[in-house]
Amino acid sequence: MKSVIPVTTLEIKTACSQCNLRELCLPFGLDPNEVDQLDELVGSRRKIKRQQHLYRSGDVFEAIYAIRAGSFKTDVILEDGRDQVTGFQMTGEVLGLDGISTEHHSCNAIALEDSEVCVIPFSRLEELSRQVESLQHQFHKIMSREIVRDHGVMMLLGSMRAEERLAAFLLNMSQRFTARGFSPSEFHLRMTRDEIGSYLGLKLETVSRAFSRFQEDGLVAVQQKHIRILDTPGLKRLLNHHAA
Amino acid sequence: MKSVIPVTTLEIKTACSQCNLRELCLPFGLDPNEVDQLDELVGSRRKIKRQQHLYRSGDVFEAIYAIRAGSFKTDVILEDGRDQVTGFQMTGEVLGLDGISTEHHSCNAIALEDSEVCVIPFSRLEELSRQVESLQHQFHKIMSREIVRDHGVMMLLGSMRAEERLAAFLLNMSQRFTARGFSPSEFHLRMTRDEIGSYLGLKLETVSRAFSRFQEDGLVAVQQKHIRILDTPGLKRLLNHHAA
DNA sequence: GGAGCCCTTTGATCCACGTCAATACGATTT
DNA sequence: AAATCGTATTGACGTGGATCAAAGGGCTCC
Repeated sequence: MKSVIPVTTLEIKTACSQCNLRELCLPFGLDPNEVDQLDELVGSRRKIKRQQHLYRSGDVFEAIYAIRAGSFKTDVILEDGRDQVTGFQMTGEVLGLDGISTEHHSCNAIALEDSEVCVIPFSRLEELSRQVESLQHQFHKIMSREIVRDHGVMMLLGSMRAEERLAAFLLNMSQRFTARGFSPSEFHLRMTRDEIGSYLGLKLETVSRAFSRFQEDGLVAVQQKHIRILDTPGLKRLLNHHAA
Repeated sequence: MKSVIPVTTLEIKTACSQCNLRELCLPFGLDPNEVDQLDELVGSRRKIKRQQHLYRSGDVFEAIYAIRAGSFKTDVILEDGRDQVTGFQMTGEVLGLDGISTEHHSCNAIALEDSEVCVIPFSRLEELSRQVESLQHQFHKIMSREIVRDHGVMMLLGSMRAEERLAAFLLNMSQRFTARGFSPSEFHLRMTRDEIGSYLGLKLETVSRAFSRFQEDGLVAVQQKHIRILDTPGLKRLLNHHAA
């Protein structure tokens, strides 16, 4: 060890006010003073290794989690073993909102890669959002956004064909990578074909075939999990120009 | 006009404190004094005739709505005309949460029968829930419940077969009628086969055939929209005992 | 209370996606 | 660098639900 890093430095490094995700996360719309109050509330960070659970269905709900680094999937498992991936979450997105309703989590949250989350004790968040109007509003927006997102997935699952679903998925990923300062056209998927299939209500073989088809048609270049989108308008056309 | 009805009588008749839906609705968990404060906030009621919109996708979001009487469906419509029913709502349930995220509604809410809603101006609800902890918490629970419900629909759409979906739908309806003091086993559906199909990601013919199959198997007695559940355990078995 | 129309049911056929199976690829371990 | 294992691709075939079609039933609105 060459030098001792002051504790304050470490804390500032992980504070909301210094976090480059704050525009996507809970601090959005807060003024600097309010962000400081939020900082105090975010007690601890937690590292989750790839494939490990952040929480499990049935766990007592105590906190929501903001993703600092890495990515997650959430899934629901039925008694008979069938499971459904309900979402993929990226940095700046919030996990755990499902737990508020019953005080217990109703799904599993699993890291797709080594990740880190900010732990936000929920009762303290409610307390602070009674005092800070902009925090309250931003939190409500985040919950509402989740509801709107879910409606989009229902639309996808209920009325789109396989290739449309995959196109919608790729465009959505592209947009979210863009919002995080990454390339809109080239990215690395952290989930398997099976997980994509579960999310899209398809079998992994169907996902794989759809990828191959897109490649043949010059829409994307696929190399395993590495995706390069070659024709964004083409993908969008796939979505909207439906016969019926 | 025979006599003048005092204004107070009318107001008490529609007040949260006098509403028999309050255990299902926003006032749940509030003490009487707090319910009175909520009462003041619920400015007006609005009657919506069958087939009419409570709000449309794109409308500016100003209020959420609690259903006093009747029932609704919400749907999302794609540019190419395809639509997806995202939910059916009954008395005591809250509509409009989708609008918080962008300040505009992202779906349509349409009355399935002549209905009445309580209009809850959202900015005033946020204001009051900064003062009344139990209201804040109940509101968060309602939003979270919506997220959990949506995950259930994703599971249904993503990994169940047609008859399982319909069984899940019927059991869900039964449970919600029960919670409202109606018979668990006999009820009237307010939506068409087409709307059920849209919700369940099936064509109306498939819904109709599944009903017929259930009837043959002695699980339910179906007479158009009138449903009598004859074998609840049988329906539940259909859900859980899946081969794979 | 009758006419019209929407809703529902049922049958016949088709096709998109699931299933089963074999192979190939790539990351990780030793 | 070889061995191993999870992941992905591709092919052949089967099937559940969509589609097309026609007839009957029950609301709704005059």
